[in-house]
Amino acid sequence: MKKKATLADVAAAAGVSKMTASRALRGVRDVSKINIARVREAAQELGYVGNFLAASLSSQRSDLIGVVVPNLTNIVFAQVLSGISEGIAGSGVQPVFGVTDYDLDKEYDIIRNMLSWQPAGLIVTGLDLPEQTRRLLENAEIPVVQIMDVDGDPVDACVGFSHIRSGEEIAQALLGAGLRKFGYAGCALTMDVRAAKRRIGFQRALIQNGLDFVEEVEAFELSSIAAGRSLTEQLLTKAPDLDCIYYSNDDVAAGGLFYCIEAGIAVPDQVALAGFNGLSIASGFPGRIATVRTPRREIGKQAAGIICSALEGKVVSGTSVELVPQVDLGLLEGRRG
Amino acid sequence: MKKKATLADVAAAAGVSKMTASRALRGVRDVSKINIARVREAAQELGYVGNFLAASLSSQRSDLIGVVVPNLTNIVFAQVLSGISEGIAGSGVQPVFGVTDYDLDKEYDIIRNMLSWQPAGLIVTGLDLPEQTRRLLENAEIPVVQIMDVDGDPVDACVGFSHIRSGEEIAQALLGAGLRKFGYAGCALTMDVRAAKRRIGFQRALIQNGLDFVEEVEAFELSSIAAGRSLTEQLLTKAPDLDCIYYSNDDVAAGGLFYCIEAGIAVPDQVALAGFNGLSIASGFPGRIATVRTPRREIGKQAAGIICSALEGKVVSGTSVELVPQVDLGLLEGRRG
DNA sequence: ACTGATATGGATACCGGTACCGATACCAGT
DNA sequence: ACTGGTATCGGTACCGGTATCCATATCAGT
Repeated sequence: MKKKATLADVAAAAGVSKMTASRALRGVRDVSKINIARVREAAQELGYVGNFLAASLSSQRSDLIGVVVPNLTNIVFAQVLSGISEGIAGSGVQPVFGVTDYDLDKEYDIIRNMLSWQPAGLIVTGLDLPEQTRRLLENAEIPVVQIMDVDGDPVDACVGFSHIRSGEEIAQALLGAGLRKFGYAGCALTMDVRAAKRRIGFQRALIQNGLDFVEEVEAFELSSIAAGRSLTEQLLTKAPDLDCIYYSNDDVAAGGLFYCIEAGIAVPDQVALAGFNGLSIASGFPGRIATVRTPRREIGKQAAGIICSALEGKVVSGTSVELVPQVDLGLLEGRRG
Repeated sequence: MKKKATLADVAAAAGVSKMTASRALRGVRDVSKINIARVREAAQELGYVGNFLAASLSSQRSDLIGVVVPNLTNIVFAQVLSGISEGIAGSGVQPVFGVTDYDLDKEYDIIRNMLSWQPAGLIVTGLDLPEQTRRLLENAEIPVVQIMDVDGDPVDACVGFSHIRSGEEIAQALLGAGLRKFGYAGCALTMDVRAAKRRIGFQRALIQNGLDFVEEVEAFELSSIAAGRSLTEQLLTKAPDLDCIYYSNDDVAAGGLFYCIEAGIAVPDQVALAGFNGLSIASGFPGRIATVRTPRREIGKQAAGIICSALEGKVVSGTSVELVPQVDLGLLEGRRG
């Protein structure tokens, strides 16, 4: 095999025209069974693979949808992607992923790059986009679904939940369980806008009840178990009498839990821990961490669904799907203050 | 903005020919500063984005590299991807990811699909490919780097480590620490070929020492903490006097550790746990789980490096880079049987 | 002023497919 | 035999860029 076989080669080998070969391989319109077989065989024989570039340049459509997420080491986004895969199953479109590492310039570049592939639609994480990025999306003339958040104004459509409200709600639940002395431990809040929103919501609920965080600590690295351990240690050193720590997410909270277990601190009796996301890591010690369970797969699935229905011509601009995450107090459940 | 601007529009707006506009935007050859400025401005004005499909169809190259991994919910692969990103930094190539979910048919489809984008290179997880998939890669005429394994025969090049040997080595280390009654707990071994290889290596070392697994349990779901918990419970019920459990990886092992902590079983004194990968989840309880630390980012980085040097014309076919993972006994360190 | 080198711009021919429309063959009906 | 319909194919013109080669302009040196 010296040179990659093209459709013309296949057609020649099958003794038909390029057009007939093209139709035969795509299974479209009327081609005689005999020719379909001949073309298939020739393609097989030559190891013909097809050229997506030429095909979609010519047909002016592409079956590609771009998916932009900030991070993959946080399983949350891996689950969103898997939801997307589920949502597009059978629709013939194919997702292409891009990871921004929470870097806004990189995000702009990635989106621009994706647009240059002429995708049929785009799924982008977050609502808070820089002006320039937003313009890019507005001018793209393809359906754009923003995910994971609804606290803001989408370019086109969005699927997610309110982080502010979810912070408020778990705060209220914890207050309802009688907790009063709250600490906060978070990672990378300047980058993770949504974690910051949750903190705001949580704090707002505290203030409404005449309280506030007694102490706060922050790490600038990305969230991790290790960061959770050390933040918890810091926090409990500064303020040993806390009765609850709110973390920016479950990874950090799990680190806190592990620290407490080793330090012999009873969770949740001596100090309660609350995180966010309902991650499986927290299920290592069922119920010990209060959390907010978020419908990640569902978000991916619905986002994909919106893109698909947009491709079928439905108008999706303006749709905003708010899913409701669920507060899970774990072992604190049923406790009364 | 009614219609997407093309290069011709930009050229017209800038008062130059398509070619000059093309050259100006790519910064190639000599274009007068004045025209570069004019074209840039026109492009900006029109929100021109460029068309990757047309560009690479025309130039017959694509600076795309396809990356195929089995799974994203296992952080290992996310880290490999991040290593790849690092490895290609500055080289101008762009990675595109595909996830197979350990499904061989899906793998074939994804690879085929990627090839249809005319990528400049491919990075594929694993050496054990079905015949058909292998042929596809062999005929592709682009550099193919297979990662995560070296126990086998690569299509082109590979970067990884020996799973068989890594199983043997940790077994020997555990034997050296005086452990004798081994159990095995694994997830999805038929799908995860490499986990199966580690088990083989481990068992081989046991047999060489006149031992074998006392008891084995397997779950058919993908590895998870929850699976680790329940497998461990099963295993210790069947064989309460085990002094060491070897798990298919650290996720499962972490589940085991959590189970033991809650059940009041001292780790590693009463029963030692050994996993694979050196995942951060195991760092929640430092040293409690023996593991084999694998250079995941490094694998990604080197794989990307190989692709890049192939693109510069170097012959890479036949290169096989074996990295050496590191046995970490954790708290068992220094113990003597 | 003429020559050659250097810098810069454009015309043309593709890249590998597909849309669109017209051509051909074959057959039933009258 | 002729007409019209159906089924099946092929020719041509693109899609939006880039490679290649040629044309022109400019300028220093003699």
